[in-house]
Amino acid sequence: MIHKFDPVLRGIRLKATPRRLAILDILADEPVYLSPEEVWQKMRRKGRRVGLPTVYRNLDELAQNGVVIKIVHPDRRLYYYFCPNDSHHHHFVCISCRKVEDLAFCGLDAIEREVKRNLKGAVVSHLLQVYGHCKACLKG
Amino acid sequence: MIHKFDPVLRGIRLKATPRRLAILDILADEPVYLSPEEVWQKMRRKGRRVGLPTVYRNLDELAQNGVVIKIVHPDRRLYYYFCPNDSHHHHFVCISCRKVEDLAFCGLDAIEREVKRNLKGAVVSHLLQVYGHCKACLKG
DNA sequence: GTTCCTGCAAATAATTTGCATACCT
DNA sequence: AGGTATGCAAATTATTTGCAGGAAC
Repeated sequence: MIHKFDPVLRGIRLKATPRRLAILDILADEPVYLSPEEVWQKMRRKGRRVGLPTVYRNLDELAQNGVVIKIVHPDRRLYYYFCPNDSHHHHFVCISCRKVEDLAFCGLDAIEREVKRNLKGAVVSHLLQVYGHCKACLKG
Repeated sequence: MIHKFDPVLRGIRLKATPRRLAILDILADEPVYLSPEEVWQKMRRKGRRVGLPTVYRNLDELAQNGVVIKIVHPDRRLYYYFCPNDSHHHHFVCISCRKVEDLAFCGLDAIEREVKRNLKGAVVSHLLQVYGHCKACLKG
């Protein structure tokens, strides 16, 4: 039984287990970010036997390998989002309806320049997340 | 005994208690953000008797009134910093020695413009963290 | 005096971990 | 086979809350 995410998992040396594929399926079908518990509930509703720790572990691994996006939410809980777009970018997160939209802007160049020139340091990574209310929620 | 933060607290209708003033003093003296526990430890080192819940409560109240800034860090813990002149800035965090340095660059303007024009949404807050190695650690 | 603050101890709740078993490749 | 992955139960830990006594206004 082949699956569209098999090559993705092989690429990051993770086994293509049923749990992992199901987690990816669920995230890929959602236009919004989900908490680990929500992913877990959706799996159970589909009749899959899964443990919550497994969901946590898999989401974390997938995020570390850049397959899914981990969202640092103001409520201090974890959320994950599948982003089909490969190129480097950031996200605008709607804190009302949870929709996630791509942002083209990233000022990494300017940041690296400042760190190098003024602080004499070196940038390794960065995190940029923007929270607000999306078009639809502003109307509501 | 007057204190420079008395008017600030009166302005937000919070009593000028010794704990509150001490918390503000500590945050105002630090160029970086601190966790509630770090604030608590600094207070104890100064010989002040204080409970950790009091620190949590006060930091939260002060943040809700805009007197201090609350940061939701990727490590999912809370941090606070005092912003003396409303100037908006972010931090460069050294992943070797944990030193934190201010960044002048933010790019919030460009972000807000993009969200407004392209997505028709409204920005509420954003998180920008830059990780790397500071000057001293690069030499080591 | 009244209302707000504080400390202490105990509770909360999301996230992790230990470990024996089951599964991918 | 051999290393991963998983479920379950239990642990962890930052953050909150209840409440009785104290302090600011």
